[in-house]
Amino acid sequence: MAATIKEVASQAKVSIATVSRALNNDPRVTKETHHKILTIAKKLNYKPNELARNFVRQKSNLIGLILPEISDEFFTEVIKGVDEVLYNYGYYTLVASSHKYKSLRDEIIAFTNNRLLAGLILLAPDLKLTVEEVLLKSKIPIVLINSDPNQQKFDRIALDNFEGAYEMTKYLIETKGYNNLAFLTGPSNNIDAGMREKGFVEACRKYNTGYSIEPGDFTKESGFKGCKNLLLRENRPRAIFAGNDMMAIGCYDYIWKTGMKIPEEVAIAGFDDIFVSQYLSPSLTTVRIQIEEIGKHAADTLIQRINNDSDSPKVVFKASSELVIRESC
Amino acid sequence: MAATIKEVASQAKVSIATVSRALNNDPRVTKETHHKILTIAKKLNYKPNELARNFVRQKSNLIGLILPEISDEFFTEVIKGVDEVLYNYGYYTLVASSHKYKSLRDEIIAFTNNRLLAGLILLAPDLKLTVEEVLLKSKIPIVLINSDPNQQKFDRIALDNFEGAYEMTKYLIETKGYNNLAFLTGPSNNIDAGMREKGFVEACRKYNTGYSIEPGDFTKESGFKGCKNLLLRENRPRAIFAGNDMMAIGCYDYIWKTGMKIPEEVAIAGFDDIFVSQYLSPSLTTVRIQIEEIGKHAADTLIQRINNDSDSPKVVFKASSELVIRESC
DNA sequence: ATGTAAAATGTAAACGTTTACATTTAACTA
DNA sequence: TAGTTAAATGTAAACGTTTACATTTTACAT
Repeated sequence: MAATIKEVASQAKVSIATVSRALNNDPRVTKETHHKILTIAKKLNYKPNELARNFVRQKSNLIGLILPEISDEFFTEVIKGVDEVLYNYGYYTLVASSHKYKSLRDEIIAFTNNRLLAGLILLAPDLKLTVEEVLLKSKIPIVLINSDPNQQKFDRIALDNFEGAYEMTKYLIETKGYNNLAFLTGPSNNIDAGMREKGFVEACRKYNTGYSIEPGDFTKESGFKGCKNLLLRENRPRAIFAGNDMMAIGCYDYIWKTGMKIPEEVAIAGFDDIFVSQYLSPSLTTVRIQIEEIGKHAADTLIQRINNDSDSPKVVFKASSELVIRESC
Repeated sequence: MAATIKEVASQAKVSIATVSRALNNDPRVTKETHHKILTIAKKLNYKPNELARNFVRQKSNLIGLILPEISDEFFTEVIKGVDEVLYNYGYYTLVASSHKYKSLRDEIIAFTNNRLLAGLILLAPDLKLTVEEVLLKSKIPIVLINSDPNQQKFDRIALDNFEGAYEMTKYLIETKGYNNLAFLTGPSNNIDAGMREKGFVEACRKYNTGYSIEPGDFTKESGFKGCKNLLLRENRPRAIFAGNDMMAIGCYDYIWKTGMKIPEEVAIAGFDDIFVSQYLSPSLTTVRIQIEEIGKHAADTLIQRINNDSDSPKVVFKASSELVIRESC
């Protein structure tokens, strides 16, 4: 079967220890020996058995990346950013969407205890206490993306949801002169959603503007329904700020159906700047976040933790947000 | 540190062999022993060391998934499908985009030789011979997505590019009555692109319709440029069939700029049915493929190969395509 | 040449499981 | 009750590396 270190050693007429050293670039082996070993290894098409390596080193070169679901554009960007950085550090990325048949809690328990992974990146917009308790017991470093802003116990990479929502709301009120605003929220336990709502509310208060809140769950359908509810009220809002672009699209769908005009009759704003947003008619005014940066930062932070296991203070990184002004407001 | 099988054994007053058997549900251990061991394992929060397991079994529970790039909507769906199936079989998905600093060939060599993976799914729309040669030497099962249709040496899961393009072209000619068509191709070595072009050409010939081919590379920008070239000709096409939706969007961009009308002056068709397509104005007529199915099939096929190592004939699965008729034609 | 220190290489244990084979225990049979 | 067989458990080797420690070789000073 596959060549092992033994065969390389025997052909090179050295011990396996020397082969091991040569392959790991230990400065103690002479140039000639090193060269001879590499030549023979190549000839035999020998590649170290990573399974054995990871095992004996008691440390794997695998990083887990748990995502709530992996269909979303957002998550794709995260995967890409994470993978790119990790790969350059010699680690592989193991992705897992939260699987139907297993709770997130169980999945985390498995991942943090089975020694398969050197670290874990967890994208958890709705981190629950039962999960947190499990994370605290973890034997491997963990970096959180997007969890509770009050969370001090873990390294955390976050979107600047509050700031983004605040700025957008300010824009709607101050620059565009809308009063009577409405906000479509995300799922009630989703922390991104909560922070966005907070930013919205705070700006409305600051600028003394009337507002209302309509529940949603980040899906297109809930955007449709929420928009309908809002526009059927007697005191209908002049502008609807959807908690994410997908719900904004749901708003478009409903508004198109009624024949109303965006932004003349209702203005719509979103959050995320997904690809489709620039191609809607009218194009959607929204908040953009550098998502790939988040993935990269998460990976970088995790590698730091893995390498210097130090209990240095937990890191918090906030990806800044940026208003993307288009035609829908 | 973490509990090992030894501690469980000593607390349960049995040998580690019995513990191992109990954990693997070997029918030879009595109910009582089994129960006792599981109880103690739970108490100690013992989880088998997967690295040791994989090592001693000489077989990992990791499947590699190599993607040309992972930002695309297409690839996301593939990942999702693959992950879902693999997880239910007890395998984890290790994703790797083709990394800047390493050639695909080297990456495959590493993955197929380092014993880290039990199998490999390779999405390679432009498989080269140098890569094929490496794959043939692989020590682990490999399933290809989307490679050369003449490829008989590997299990292969493919899109029905030819059929989809043929049907779309037929629709443009027969149903819509367009003559003078143009096709925007994908990258020259991309097999999907090649098959789509073939389907287009064959339908044009079959129905005796004039056509031209304009080069492209699947990017929005190349769609813009290709569209411009086509529309600036004296004999400009009545309909442009873009090799993928992204290039169709590029066409829209150019046409919008010129103020021409879709579909009254030029009709546009795409391929892929990415999310944005339904929201373009006018909405894009395109070809839809069940991408998630492809991922699932690839995973299923790979697991079959891993479990019954048989040299049964290579499998070819073709995901069927479906015309999505909207407003752009 | 001889001694000494440094450099290079070798030896063997260890990592935590699984599993072939050996042994003990339990369950019948006559 | 002893003998036989099947069931349950135990013993120890193996998997392919890395690495602490031991040994050999080399280089250099005397």
